[in-house]
Amino acid sequence: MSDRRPKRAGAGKAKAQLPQLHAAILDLLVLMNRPQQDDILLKEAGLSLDRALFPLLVGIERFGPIGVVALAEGSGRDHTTVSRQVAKLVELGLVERRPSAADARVHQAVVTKAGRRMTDALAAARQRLAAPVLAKWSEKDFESLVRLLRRFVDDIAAPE
Amino acid sequence: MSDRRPKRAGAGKAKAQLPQLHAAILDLLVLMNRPQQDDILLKEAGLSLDRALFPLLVGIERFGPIGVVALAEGSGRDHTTVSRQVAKLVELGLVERRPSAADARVHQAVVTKAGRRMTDALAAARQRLAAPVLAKWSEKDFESLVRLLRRFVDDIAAPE
DNA sequence: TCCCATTATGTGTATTATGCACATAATAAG
DNA sequence: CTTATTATGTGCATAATACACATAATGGGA
Repeated sequence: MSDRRPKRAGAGKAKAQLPQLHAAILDLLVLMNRPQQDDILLKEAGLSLDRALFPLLVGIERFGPIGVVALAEGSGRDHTTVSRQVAKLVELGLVERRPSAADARVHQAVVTKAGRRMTDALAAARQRLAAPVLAKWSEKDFESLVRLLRRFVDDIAAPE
Repeated sequence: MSDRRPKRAGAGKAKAQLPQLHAAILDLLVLMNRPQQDDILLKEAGLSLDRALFPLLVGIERFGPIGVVALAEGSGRDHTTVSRQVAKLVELGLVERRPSAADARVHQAVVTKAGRRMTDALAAARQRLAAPVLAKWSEKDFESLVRLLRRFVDDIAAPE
């Protein structure tokens, strides 16, 4: 990939850096979208999983218990597609469905123990792979990044 | 979407916040993947474009001039698929191909004037939509977010 | 210089994934 | 007690995808 970043705006108004933020987010999306990335992570974790199912399992671990409609909204695909993909994860024993106590319409998806083992292994692998990079970061800067990105995402998701 | 965030680790070691960072990134991916988001942005910009072609156009604007193989690597799809999608953008007059001066094998994709007008309109729309959120941010915090995220992405992309 | 492995691109084709139409069940609103 | 809305899932037609393959260009090494 080349690197045609937007020109830096005048330093006077920081809010003019929105294009720079957008560019950084696009770069991040590229990194996350790379199938290699998933492969490297899976290999490091010593696991094997269909590339299409991978993000879904991670998503269920992150957001579950969650219904397929909500899951579909977050993944940008039709709920019928997600429904079938979740069924595959259930077949693999990585995810299970359970009725919601609050609303009998929703069949919540949750990771099973086997699924949890897999996501835990992935988190550990991620930690190992990120370690060399994080070593160059001060704890202060890293803490700031986590805090600010969390705040930004929350603000965008629910502007008040 | 529910909100089952990883428990906060002990405050002693900030690097232990990697799972929190990963969770925030996942949330960001959800926001970016939402078709609604694209629709809202397109509507605000007064434009219309196939949902599948939208991220590709933005990607070409961000990373172009770029070949289809490199573009495919960044989007997580096969290069043949991307080749056909780029052809559609060319048909629409939003993108054009040009031979690379350095390497005659690559047919670089670049946005045309019409494509640039569209991405400019999208950037302006993004600015307008983000304004209410950014208003709550101090310039200092926002500048820190942009700087730290940029650095993080660069570090992950090219660990040294 | 001349192979030859590698890389970038694109087309044909089979398969898969996707989403629409539709149906069912539960909930909420009136 | 209707009636609209929401969550879920299946059948089916279509579009998207990737694999196999071909072509052209590059670069390295003999």
